[in-house]
Amino acid sequence: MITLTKMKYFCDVIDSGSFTQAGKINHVSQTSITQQIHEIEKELGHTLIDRRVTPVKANKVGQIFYLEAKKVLSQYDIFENNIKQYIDHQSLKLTIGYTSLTDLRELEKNYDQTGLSEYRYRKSRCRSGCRGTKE
Amino acid sequence: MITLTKMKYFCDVIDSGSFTQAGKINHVSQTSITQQIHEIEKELGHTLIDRRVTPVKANKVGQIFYLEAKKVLSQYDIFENNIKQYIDHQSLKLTIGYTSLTDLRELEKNYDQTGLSEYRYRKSRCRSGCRGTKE
DNA sequence: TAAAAATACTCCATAGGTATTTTAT
DNA sequence: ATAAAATACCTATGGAGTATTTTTA
Repeated sequence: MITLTKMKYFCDVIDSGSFTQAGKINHVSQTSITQQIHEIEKELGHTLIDRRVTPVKANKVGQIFYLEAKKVLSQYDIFENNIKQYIDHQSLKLTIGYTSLTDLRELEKNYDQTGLSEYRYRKSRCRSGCRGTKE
Repeated sequence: MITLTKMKYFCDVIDSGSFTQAGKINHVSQTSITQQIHEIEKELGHTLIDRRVTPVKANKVGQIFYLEAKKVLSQYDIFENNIKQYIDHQSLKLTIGYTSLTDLRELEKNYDQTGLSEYRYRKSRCRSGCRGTKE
């Protein structure tokens, strides 16, 4: 499978013009970069990089790969940022403004359907042998 | 890492309302789906699914996750389709219209920078011990 | 009580590492 | 000659499986 990691490696090779450099950027060895790029090329049945030139350069197919991969990676960044931001926002709502369990239950009535309140509710309903799987 | 596979599993759980069903859709076991969703929730430090209801349902954070993940997956589909289409197109250009090696060399002059022509050129330059790694 | 989800393991494929060789400037 | 890429080989981790045990409608 062409994973996000492989796409990232490929783009970094093209951006830096070097397998070695792409390794440094991603804190992995040159070997790992080489292997993953070869995996992609094997899977596609087509080369993506012209290794005869320095710095190395994307061939025609590689250029399409690069442009499309960048779009996926950029969409993934948006995904990550939105989730993390939303989770922080949720935590904020639930960690401020209450001082007792009674207050917490009042809050939960207002902010129901959030992950945390839901979990706490579930926990309180637990029969014997409940081992609190999450958090 | 929240991989494309995990995102796909999550979206299928929400779409189908069931871990078991999501397993069937992806030709993996219910166990695998459960594990991967738990991995995501562990990584985010937040639940995504309300398992008390049937069919299971995304909570607030899960809804954001779902919407953003769908966008990433859709961009990935575009990526895959474009690459494959372009590669087919490239192969077509190189497999029709020539009948001899001389003809092929003429073609390569016109269509240089494509992965295939580049590789063949490289191969022909190879000294002793060339072991034709690709194709 | 029947169907779905969770858990406890085991297994294996793949990403990554080290050491080394080959290639190219 | 030196730096980069490729190769050979080894390791570890994460994704997947089977069997089983909770859950919940």
